[in-house]
Amino acid sequence: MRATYDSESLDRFFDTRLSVNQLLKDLPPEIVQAFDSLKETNAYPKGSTIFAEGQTSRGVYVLSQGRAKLVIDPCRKRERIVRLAEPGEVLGLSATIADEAYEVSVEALTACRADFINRKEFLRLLHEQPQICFRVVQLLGQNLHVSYDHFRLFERAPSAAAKLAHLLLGWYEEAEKTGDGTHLKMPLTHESIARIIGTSRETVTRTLGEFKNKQIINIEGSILMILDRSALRALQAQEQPQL
Amino acid sequence: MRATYDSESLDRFFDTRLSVNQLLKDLPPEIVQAFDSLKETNAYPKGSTIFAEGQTSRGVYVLSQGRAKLVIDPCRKRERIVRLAEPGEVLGLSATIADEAYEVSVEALTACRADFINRKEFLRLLHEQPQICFRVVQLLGQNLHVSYDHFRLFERAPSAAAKLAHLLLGWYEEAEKTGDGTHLKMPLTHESIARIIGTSRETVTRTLGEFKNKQIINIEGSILMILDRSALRALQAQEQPQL
DNA sequence: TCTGAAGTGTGATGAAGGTCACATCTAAGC
DNA sequence: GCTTAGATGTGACCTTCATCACACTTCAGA
Repeated sequence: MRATYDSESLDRFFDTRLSVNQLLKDLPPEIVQAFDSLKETNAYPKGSTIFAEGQTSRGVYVLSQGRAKLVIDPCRKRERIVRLAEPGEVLGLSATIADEAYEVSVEALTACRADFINRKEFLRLLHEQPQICFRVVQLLGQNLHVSYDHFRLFERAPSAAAKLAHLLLGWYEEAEKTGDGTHLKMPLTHESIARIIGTSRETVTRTLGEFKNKQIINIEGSILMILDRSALRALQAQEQPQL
Repeated sequence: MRATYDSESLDRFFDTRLSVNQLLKDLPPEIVQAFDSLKETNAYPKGSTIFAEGQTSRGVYVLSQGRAKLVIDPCRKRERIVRLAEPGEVLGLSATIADEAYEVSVEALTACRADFINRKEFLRLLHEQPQICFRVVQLLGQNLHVSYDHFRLFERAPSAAAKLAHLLLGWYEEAEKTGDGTHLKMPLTHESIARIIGTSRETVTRTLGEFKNKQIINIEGSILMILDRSALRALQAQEQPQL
């Protein structure tokens, strides 16, 4: 694999409105302790599966170190990347609360550590620690909101171009926040992009090429420049103007 | 409109794992009172919009009477039905918690009443009433889980036939629970079905016809019989056998 | 510096299904 | 019984993409 495209840099370019996706951040120490007393820490080597889609949910995991990806249907070809997880994130939350099987598989992109709390104890913790309970409400609310966005913009989009436009705009916003301006390093292979937006690798290649022809973006090496943001927005919206 | 297809009967046939989607059910009276003291009740005539996608969220609504549908992009043709809401359900929850615009529009299918609580007061209520907070965790967890299902089965399905198969199987399970056996009344027009599974009306008509030819289902008037459940399951799964 | 593996560009082909355009059917209300 | 609006059945056409196939490029490590 080429270094410029390694998984290490994926997360910076992903939608990070979920960066608040931290269970314990800024909570008073005694509450963190209540959590710590219940947890059981495990290490997961790079490439291993923390839990798999379809397994009955035993409880929640809190990623403490490393980076992981949430995928549906990991068998090659049909795989779909749902999102990436960073340290602090809670995994398996909705399945545990709804008492259903895990909805996604979580694969360690790097060596990871994760704290596990089993379902019963987690629910008890929610009852006993209102602050954690409230935090969980926030996490779930954000997750649900993002999943609506995902649905609207990746599934209902009229064309592959619209989906790609949305992804690029998301990256652009990220780059803005971190001060990188309009230049941003393209972090993913066409293959990975395809698996995020739900299309084929070839379509990603072709559509990016099209964008380049139309002077909407420019790619030099692994540097992506967004030249015409309004064109992307138009594409993202509804009917593509004159594709 | 024909009586057999009126909106009155929609809900019975929709996925009702969310029937637990009740904010206040079985909570002690003093807690219900805390809620009641904050609420502001409004009436909505049939066909009116309780709130619209894209509006900044002012707070949450609890449907107390009537039936409503959650839709994305209500302008004809692109409309997509997300789900139906019954009395007791909380609407606008994720948007309010995430402090984002409402993700969907909610339209009254019948005359409705809904209690409204504004965002600030609702958040305060969550802080002060741990039981409500926990209940909200449950609601959100279930909603999120269902939205994964929705994604997996309606968006990632390989074909329109697979989506339709999934919908029919869902209805079948419903019918079983209520003791209607394999015979069930078909509650929706092809048009509505199309808007639920995200395809065109013509495709629904054609695919249902195909199912009938293959002896998978049988339709007489508004009675739908499921003859071959395993065939539907096969379709729903992955590759369609010999479509 | 080679070599290989992964990533990228591009054409040809085909299938699925959206869209348009009708014909027909059904039930509700007169 | 009529009438009529909405629901359904069906053909024709056409766009979009997935898929297959293969050439070319780039980088990493031997």
